Amino acid sequence: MATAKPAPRTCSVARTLEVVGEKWALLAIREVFLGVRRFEEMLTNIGAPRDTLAARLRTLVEHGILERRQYSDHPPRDEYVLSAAGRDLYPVILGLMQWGDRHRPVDGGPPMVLDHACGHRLEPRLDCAHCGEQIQARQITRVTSARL
Amino acid sequence: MATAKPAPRTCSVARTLEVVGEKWALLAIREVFLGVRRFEEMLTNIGAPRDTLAARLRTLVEHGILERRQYSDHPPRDEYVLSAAGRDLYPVILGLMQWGDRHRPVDGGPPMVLDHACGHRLEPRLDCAHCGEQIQARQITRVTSARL
DNA sequence: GGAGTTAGTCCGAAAAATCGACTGACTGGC
DNA sequence: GCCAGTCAGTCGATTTTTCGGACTAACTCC
Repeated sequence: MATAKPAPRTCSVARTLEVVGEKWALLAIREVFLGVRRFEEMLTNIGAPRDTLAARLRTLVEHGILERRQYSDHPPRDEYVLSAAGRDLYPVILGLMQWGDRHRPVDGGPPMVLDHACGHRLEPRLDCAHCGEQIQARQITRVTSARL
Repeated sequence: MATAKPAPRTCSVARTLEVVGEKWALLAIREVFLGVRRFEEMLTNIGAPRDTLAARLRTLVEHGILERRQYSDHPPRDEYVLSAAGRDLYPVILGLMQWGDRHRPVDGGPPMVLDHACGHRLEPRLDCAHCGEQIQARQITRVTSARL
């Protein structure tokens, strides 16, 4: 068969983006990291259409990134909190924030500054868990993949 | 004026996603990190429509993430390489890959294994540049923002 | 009872993505 | 020179998403 349709690469980046790659999804997750849990507040902070945000939150809950929790009984109201899988997206959010701070700066310095428990301003750095060195793309010596 | 339209939060995450948040953009960047520089090869590895990939590469070049470089003269052929700004997206790509490995695993282990210069398998970890501790969301003690 | 809050849904219009076919510049084989 | 093949797209019609605004529903507060 000469007509073997070439399947795309099997890749964890792609599988992650299937879940969080839709428009507004990562901004909704950002909001929850910042402590915003309610629909209406997310809406104004993000600037997405209500419609789209409602759909996005639904799929994020379906995919197990967010969880709905009832915080009010009589007007039945839910809030959104991060699941364990959702919390594991923190490095992605911080990575995006750092890139924006560096390469799309705004007047008056970074629009958002986080403080780490150690007392300093948070400056995230990606290190190798084994040697502790900061990771740079050119230090990757080998890529092992089913199909490269 | 009571009709102050509530502007969305000024945030570096949002500004980054304006550049790399469109569908297929981050997968194209992934390919370039893996050493794939040519249109046709990206196309099969990513699985995007030709049309869309062509448009995406165009916007990534416009935004200064990728650069076109002519690698052939007589059939005039260009290849795509990462700019300095593009290389700074490595932490984001690795973050997405790590999340997928952890939360959307495939049979037979991670589909792609990278080796670090230190000799071990690459396991990226986000550390505080000041104290060296691994960053966790609950260790953020304060968020300073123009509008929280 | 009336205004306000919260979390949506519904609709039509606009924008983006998708699929398949087509173009054009070239190479390499015979 | 001719044919097949490669590479990097473009074009057009269709489908899917997104957008913006209006509307609903349940409830609270005054």
